Amino acid sequence: MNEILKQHIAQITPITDEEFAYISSFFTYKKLRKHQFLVEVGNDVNFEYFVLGGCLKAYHLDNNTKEHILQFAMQDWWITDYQAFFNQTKATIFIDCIENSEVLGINLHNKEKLCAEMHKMEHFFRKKSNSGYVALQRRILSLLNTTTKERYEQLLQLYPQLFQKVPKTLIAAYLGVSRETLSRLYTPEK
Amino acid sequence: MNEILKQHIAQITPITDEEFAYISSFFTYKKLRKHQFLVEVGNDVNFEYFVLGGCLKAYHLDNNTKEHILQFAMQDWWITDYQAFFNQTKATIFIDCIENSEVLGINLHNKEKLCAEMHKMEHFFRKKSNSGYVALQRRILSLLNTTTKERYEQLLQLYPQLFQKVPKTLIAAYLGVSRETLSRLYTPEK
DNA sequence: CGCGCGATTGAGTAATTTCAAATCTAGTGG
DNA sequence: CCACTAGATTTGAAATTACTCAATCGCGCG
Repeated sequence: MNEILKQHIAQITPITDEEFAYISSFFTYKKLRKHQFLVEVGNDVNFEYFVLGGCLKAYHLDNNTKEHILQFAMQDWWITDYQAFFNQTKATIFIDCIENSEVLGINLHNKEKLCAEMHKMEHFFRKKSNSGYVALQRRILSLLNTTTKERYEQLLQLYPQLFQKVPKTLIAAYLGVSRETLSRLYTPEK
Repeated sequence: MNEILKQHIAQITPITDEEFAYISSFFTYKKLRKHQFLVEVGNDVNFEYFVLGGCLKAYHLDNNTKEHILQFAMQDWWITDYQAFFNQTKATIFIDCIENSEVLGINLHNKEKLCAEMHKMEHFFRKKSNSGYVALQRRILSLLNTTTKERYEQLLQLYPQLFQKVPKTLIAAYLGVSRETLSRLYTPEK
């Protein structure tokens, strides 16, 4: 059932079926259609989501026109407006579905309760947060010191599945260039 | 003595003097002179550091010439090559002192031991990691959707102390532009 | 068959980089 | 107190790169 989440947690810390049943009770299942929103600017952000399947994007809109992608999320990824979720403030980004998707949501109160009651879940979330931190540092460095072309190739190598699901326009919005510039990259030479 | 660290932890979770004495025993004090290295590319990264005073920078070198700054660190900040520290791999960045500095180091084994033995320390480090994650997300968005000038002003507003300690060249290397371009920004002609 | 979305191409414009040189500033020793 | 020096900042000008705007192309789907 929620075997995906169980395996995901088990990669970091072993848990029994009883423990997982309990953990599981803190999550709410949601099924979403393509283009459906999970988070919208200005709203409360009550949940952090674990992705069971599909594909989503978290992005910021410049003057309601230009889209900049903060993150994608596929199976086994976590996603929300973290700033708003942790601080219980209004969302500053949108999150919507690139494909039909299924997620498990946990609200902040339940997450804290789970962490307080089960040391191993606090451990689990610390580890996840640490990995996420490292990944974001790598992305920042790549924004600073690599060309768009290198970043494109690294992304392709790291998440080949993403390129099946996501149009190039969105890849460009993630890499930080216009779609036209990205398009010109892989037919470079004269 | 290590009152700075104690206050820092206490902002997230209350601790007794006895507890802090124990926590404290896991850390090693280091005093460093300006320009001294804490982490060097290719070396092992045995410690994560809490900054008691001074100022440091973590940066990557392009072809041994161009410097890109991943983070600064002042009092109350944590710094290391996290990718190398968590995964126990070789450093890919340098960290050195912009000023004479004092830090407290903790190695990975001790950090894990502390987290395993004291749930509240696991909680503390999870919270810190979460805040760090949010801060990095904000920085990524600002790299994607704001101009250099806006980023400069945001940084100035957020960490005015930094501008007392750090030459503009390094600010430019943090913001992701050349020092010349940064210099031209605050005399924005006509 | 035609619509619509995504991708590509072209041309002109704007912004940033690079390299070089000039200026400015703070600290040092005489 | 002054001259000197190293580091930091600024300025200029050319070259590069990316952007914008517009038009076109390609393809899957109803």
